[in-house]
Amino acid sequence: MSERPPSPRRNYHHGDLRDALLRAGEAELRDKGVEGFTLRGCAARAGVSHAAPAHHFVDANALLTALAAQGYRRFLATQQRRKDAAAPNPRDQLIAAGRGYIDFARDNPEMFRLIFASGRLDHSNADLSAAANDAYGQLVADVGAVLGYDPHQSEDGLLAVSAAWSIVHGAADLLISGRLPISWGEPADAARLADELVSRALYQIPTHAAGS
Amino acid sequence: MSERPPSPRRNYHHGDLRDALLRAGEAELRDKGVEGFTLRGCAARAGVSHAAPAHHFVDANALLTALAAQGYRRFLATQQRRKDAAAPNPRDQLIAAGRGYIDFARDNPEMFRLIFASGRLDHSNADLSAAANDAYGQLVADVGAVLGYDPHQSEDGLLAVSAAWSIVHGAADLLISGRLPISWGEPADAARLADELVSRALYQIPTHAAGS
DNA sequence: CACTCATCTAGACATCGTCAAGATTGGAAG
DNA sequence: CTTCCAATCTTGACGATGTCTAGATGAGTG
Repeated sequence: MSERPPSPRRNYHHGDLRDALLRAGEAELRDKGVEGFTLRGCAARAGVSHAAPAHHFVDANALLTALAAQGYRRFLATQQRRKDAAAPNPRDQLIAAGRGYIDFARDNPEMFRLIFASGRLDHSNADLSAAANDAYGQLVADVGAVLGYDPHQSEDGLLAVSAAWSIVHGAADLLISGRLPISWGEPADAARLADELVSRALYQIPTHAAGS
Repeated sequence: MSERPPSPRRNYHHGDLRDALLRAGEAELRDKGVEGFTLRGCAARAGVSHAAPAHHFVDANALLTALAAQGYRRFLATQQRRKDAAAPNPRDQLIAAGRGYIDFARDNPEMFRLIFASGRLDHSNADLSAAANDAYGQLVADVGAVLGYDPHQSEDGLLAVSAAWSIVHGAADLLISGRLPISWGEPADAARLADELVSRALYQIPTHAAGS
């Protein structure tokens, strides 16, 4: 709907190729997966020649890295939307973040795999690492709010952060590969699952007050 | 040490090419990673022409699948070794399995990524799915021993299995990508980490009686 | 001993990422 | 407005990769 049709462009110069390549790359990723992703395919989707992307991304990996940074920000936005819709207490906020984490993995499995399981990303890239640091900062803040202290101040705090992240990330990763013996397709499933998992990570009793 | 040197073979027929390709594939995976893995590279390591593997594996993905099945079995063996060395009570057995899980990820990160995060495996392959089912069966049995009942009989049981698997798997996955803010290089680290994570997944107090 | 056929080689093809050279044109400089 | 530079894009090429085909080899069977 927003993609430039394959019909030949009017202008020799595209005018907005960098953004068009990012959009094309998203579609390519969604359709072909991380392993089937092709730079030439992205160029074709954007309606330009196979060598055009080189003027905007040094590498195929650079395009993937830019896509991952953009995806990471949408990942954060998904979590934030869940937090905005949740009760403002620290506990429900952390659970909402976990729910957004799982939501994003379910709705964007290939992007999730690109971000967390691809060996092709340039992790020294400023854009990508900034998004990653943002996400980690959010996690630490959310866990710290529940604990009542800065998690980085103690071994227990770091363990709580690690446990919370690990259990939600592990569930998301195993769920998108169909390995867990539980349902998660319905919106309420993700909510209850996040509640249960985060609760366990923090040694607390789940609230089970999940809504849509 | 066990690889056939690149010096030309005596015989036109290799005699043991299938196994040699599996060994070569392991080395290729370890050296180049999942993304850098190449069928021609495996053939070269085994000292045969680039088209020779086709007679033993229909695909490059088929070789990767066979490698994953083999790796899965070694993964299970690593866990079993830890369990054999642990106290025979259900709790310590489950923790030992978690420790083996993390050990394997640390010592074989690319194989771990191939098994759990590659889109190139043929999951309908009998060998691979048998190994995967074995691993899952072990997990269910270990968790069931701790709970005192068959996890598949109740929603809580399935949640306990999912939580235990998720937290250990998530930790392993995040650790090999250097994302968790905790140390895990020393053998004792993995032991204590597994104890802490499994305990949280099961709402129990860690024993912290970890030895090497 | 002869022969069969699984095994392996050599060559070719399409596709991929990347590089080099040239065409186009937007936009700054005069 | 005109000139011209430099960014943008195209075309063509190269090496590498997975896979296919045809043919060479030889181990093991009858």
